[in-house]
Amino acid sequence: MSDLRIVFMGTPAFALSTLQLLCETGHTPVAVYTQPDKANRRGGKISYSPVKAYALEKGLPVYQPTTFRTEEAVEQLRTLCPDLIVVIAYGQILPQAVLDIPAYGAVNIHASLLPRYRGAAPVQRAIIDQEKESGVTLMQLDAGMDTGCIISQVRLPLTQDMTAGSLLETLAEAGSRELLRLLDHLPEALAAAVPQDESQATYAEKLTKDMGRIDWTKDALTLHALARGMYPNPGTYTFFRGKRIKIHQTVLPEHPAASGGQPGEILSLAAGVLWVQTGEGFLGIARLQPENHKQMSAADFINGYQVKVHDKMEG
RNA sequence: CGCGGGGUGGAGCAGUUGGUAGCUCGUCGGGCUCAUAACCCGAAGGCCGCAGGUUCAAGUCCUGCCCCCGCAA
Repeated sequence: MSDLRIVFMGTPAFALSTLQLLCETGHTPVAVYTQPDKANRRGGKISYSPVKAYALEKGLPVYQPTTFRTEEAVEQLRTLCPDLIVVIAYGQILPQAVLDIPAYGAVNIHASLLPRYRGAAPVQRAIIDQEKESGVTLMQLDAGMDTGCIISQVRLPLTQDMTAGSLLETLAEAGSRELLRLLDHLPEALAAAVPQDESQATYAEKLTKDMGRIDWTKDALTLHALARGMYPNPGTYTFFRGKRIKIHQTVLPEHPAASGGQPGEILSLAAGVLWVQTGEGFLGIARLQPENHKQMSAADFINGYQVKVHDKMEG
């Protein structure tokens, strides 16, 4: 058991796996901070963040300040007497006043090899950019955006079947393990942290929905990378018979085939995959989701919608 | 009460102005082939989300409820 007083701050699923690991290894946080509950979803109920749902289930105290720019929020945190704050995809910048509270400061798990891909969408951008390598960085938080000293990193080669979702999961686990190691060597590991090389810094801006619209005149590799990097959120889409189609899974042909159609034209339905002509090469759509419908395999889509070769996807 | 679409044999879809349900695939049986997610023949399988109403008659119209989903936040 650890006698460290840890305060956990995080919101999405990426943060959840670390929180779970902390709880399972005897490092249960004394409090959990997460973003305020989101607005109503589809006219219905409010949904809690994955982190909040889990914290409630475990009976952990949950705090959801809108901002730490008020003395009230800061004071509230101070009364928790944290030794260390663990921040993972919390969704809020912590002011210096907050970082100064715990003796050991605040540490953060960032899903990139800092100083590259600082910011909101590091994993997604790395895949979209067709990077050969990514990884996760454990670092000290300072007042800047992902600019703190690096405690440790785990590198991971990227392959052409990884999606933002799957990579995020992998990196969350790797990051969690790094965090546990840190907790075992707390004072020394923090002291050994090294500053980032500012000259190598790049930023990964947040993705926007409109980036997900497929431009079939681009080449297949680029589109495949886009589809994987945008999956599952915010997703990529195209249009078929005037209806919006969300693309869930794309594949590349095993053997480069001869092309010969217009960009967006479906040239083969082999193996139950929609093989679409792009600006260069074929891109296979294996799973998709017509608007208002559930996601389905391309084979089901072909059957139900009676798709024929030479039908077209309209970017 | 943010806007909107949908619930039909195992899967995905059709179903016209209301008259007892079709398509593609799958499944089972048989045939053909060196062979095939190929082809041919045949078969099984649906109280059309739930409840009520209108009607001589409702998947098809009306009302209520449950569930799913897209967009916008």
